[in-house]
Amino acid sequence: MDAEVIKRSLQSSGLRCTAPRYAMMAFLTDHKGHPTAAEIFKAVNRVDPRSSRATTYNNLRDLVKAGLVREVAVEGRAGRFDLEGMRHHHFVCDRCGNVEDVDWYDVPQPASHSLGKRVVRECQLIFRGLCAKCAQRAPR
Amino acid sequence: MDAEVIKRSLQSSGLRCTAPRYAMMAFLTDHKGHPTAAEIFKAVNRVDPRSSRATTYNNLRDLVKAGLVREVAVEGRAGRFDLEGMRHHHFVCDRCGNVEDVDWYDVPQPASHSLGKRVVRECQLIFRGLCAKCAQRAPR
DNA sequence: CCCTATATTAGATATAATCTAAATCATTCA
DNA sequence: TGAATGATTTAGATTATATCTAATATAGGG
Repeated sequence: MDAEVIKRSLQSSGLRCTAPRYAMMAFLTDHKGHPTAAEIFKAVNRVDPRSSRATTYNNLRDLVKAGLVREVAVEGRAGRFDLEGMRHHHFVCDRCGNVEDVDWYDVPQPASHSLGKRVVRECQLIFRGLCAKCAQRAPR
Repeated sequence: MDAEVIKRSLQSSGLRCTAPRYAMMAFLTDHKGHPTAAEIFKAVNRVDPRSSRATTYNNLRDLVKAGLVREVAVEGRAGRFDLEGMRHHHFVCDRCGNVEDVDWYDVPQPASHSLGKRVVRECQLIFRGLCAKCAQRAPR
């Protein structure tokens, strides 16, 4: 995702293209991991060392609300984020806590009677277990 | 789940049956919501007002490790827990943040080539959208 | 080039979770 | 039953994470 694309996707969501927002989107584009807010804050600070923590959190909320960024539903201490681009599921390692992507595939919707009047916007699938590296090490 | 069952399920996991642990299990049995650690702490404190926050967190970790309790994968600020008993999926309301249960149904596993050497222990499905109550109120 | 709503800032504050080391208790085994 | 012992609990401090505030700055439209 290059400069123009980032700018346009921000603006088409009604968000101004500011330096911190741009830096966040660029960082998320380049880092396919699932950075925490703190990591994103640090990255934005490398670009502009005067950036504020509050801005990072504000923008994360705005970007999530705009549908450009997604907060990954993991239970760890700190929120983790990724670009809402190519769809994928997530795998969280029981031992090392790493969050990895798993190729996307369709998940069947629940039966309509068990949903009732709820309106589903999205669905996330989270696998848990041992990542490749931890699975090969001797059991604790 | 009555007293004896709780006691035995703790012991068969190698955990002593202590007052705080018992109170936590009993509370989770009675409260099918998805209480936060703070709510569980408060509940345990109603039983024994001298209980410590640290104990609550220690025990939650132990109970999760033992497979008796599950931490729900929601992205909110505070961790949420429920009994690992009847399986179910989760629905999180975009607007009010409530976490609700959705009837269990089998979710297909990912293709083995996209899992690689990872070992899957469990899988959680989280739906997001508007709960019945919020869906019926006028759009924000 | 202005104007103005939107966004950013530093720092204080709130909330959530963990750590420490001493005291206590549940279970085992004689 | 009565120690012995290792697991567990405790209060309170500490760390980590997130949000709030009100003053300042800036993007983008006219």
